Amino acid sequence: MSSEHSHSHHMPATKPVKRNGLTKGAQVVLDALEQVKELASAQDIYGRLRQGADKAPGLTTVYRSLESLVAMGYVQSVDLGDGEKRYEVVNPGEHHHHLICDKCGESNHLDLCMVEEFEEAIRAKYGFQIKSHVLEIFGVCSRCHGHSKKI
Amino acid sequence: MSSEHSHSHHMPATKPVKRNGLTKGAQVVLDALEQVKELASAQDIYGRLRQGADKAPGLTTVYRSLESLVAMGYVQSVDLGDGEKRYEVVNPGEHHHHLICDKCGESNHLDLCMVEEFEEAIRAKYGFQIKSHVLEIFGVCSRCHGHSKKI
DNA sequence: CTCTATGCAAATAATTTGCAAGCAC
DNA sequence: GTGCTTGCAAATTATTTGCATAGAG
Repeated sequence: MSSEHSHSHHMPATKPVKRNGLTKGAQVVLDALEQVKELASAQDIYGRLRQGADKAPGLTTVYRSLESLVAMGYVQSVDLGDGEKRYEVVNPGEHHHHLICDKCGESNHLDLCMVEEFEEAIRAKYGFQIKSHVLEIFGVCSRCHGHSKKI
Repeated sequence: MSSEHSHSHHMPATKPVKRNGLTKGAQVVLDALEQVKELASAQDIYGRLRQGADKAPGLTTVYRSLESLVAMGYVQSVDLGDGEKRYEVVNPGEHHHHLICDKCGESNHLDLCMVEEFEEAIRAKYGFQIKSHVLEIFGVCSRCHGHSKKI
């Protein structure tokens, strides 16, 4: 599997927005994800659900729910480069990128998408029609400037 | 492991450039990677080396070599979002992003880095000091426009 | 000789899949 | 009843690690 790549987690330039029709599991997962303000992985959500309720969905269901939530545009998947994908609730059809602090780990949303800014230029120059993209930025946030704390 | 992220594969805004001092394994891996013009995964390189020579480095060595090559700035790691990281030789200290075609799988280099373009604006607006970033763009390349071929 | 590089096998860990049972309509 | 949803366990797969040996300086 070396010439294949999945796109479910990318951020389409435009996104089809469907409404509702969530399975019970997906609803529970979405609720949980809505409560977490931070990015959460499938395992995070699973663990979190395990604690809260006695009748929590299984790990498989969490994975499958996230998959469909992403497909429906309710959730955005974020790849930080470690082996674990994170998820975050978004307004259907929207997406955003993150400024992730190397020191404290906090992530803030970027309010603009540079790729969209360059989309037309790229089509003009390369004849390339953008469908989706991945963009995450790492560095040091304002609160951590000058600090020497390690996570 | 939910609040941790590795950065070895990101593209620093500035990069320290050291010279040579490669282990035998790293040299072999670098050579192999130089011959492949496409992005190649550790497993790709391993398989490729297995074929060519009788005395090819083991998989572990390939992984370790890639790791050090990336650290030295000779190689860039690219995350396409499937579980498999790809690697590519770069001029030491440089980096670039890709336009990856969903249809034919080919990847072309972008000749500009949007993140660098916005680096100062982001520092000004968010007080965020960028250290590295991930950016890959997916879509349809010019050659595949109008075609309906699936990979 | 001493330290680093290497290889193999075993361990990790996230995610996926097969399959049987449960639930919805 | 029929089909989608769920759960558990087993399988997959990339990557990492332990440890003992080979090689370089």
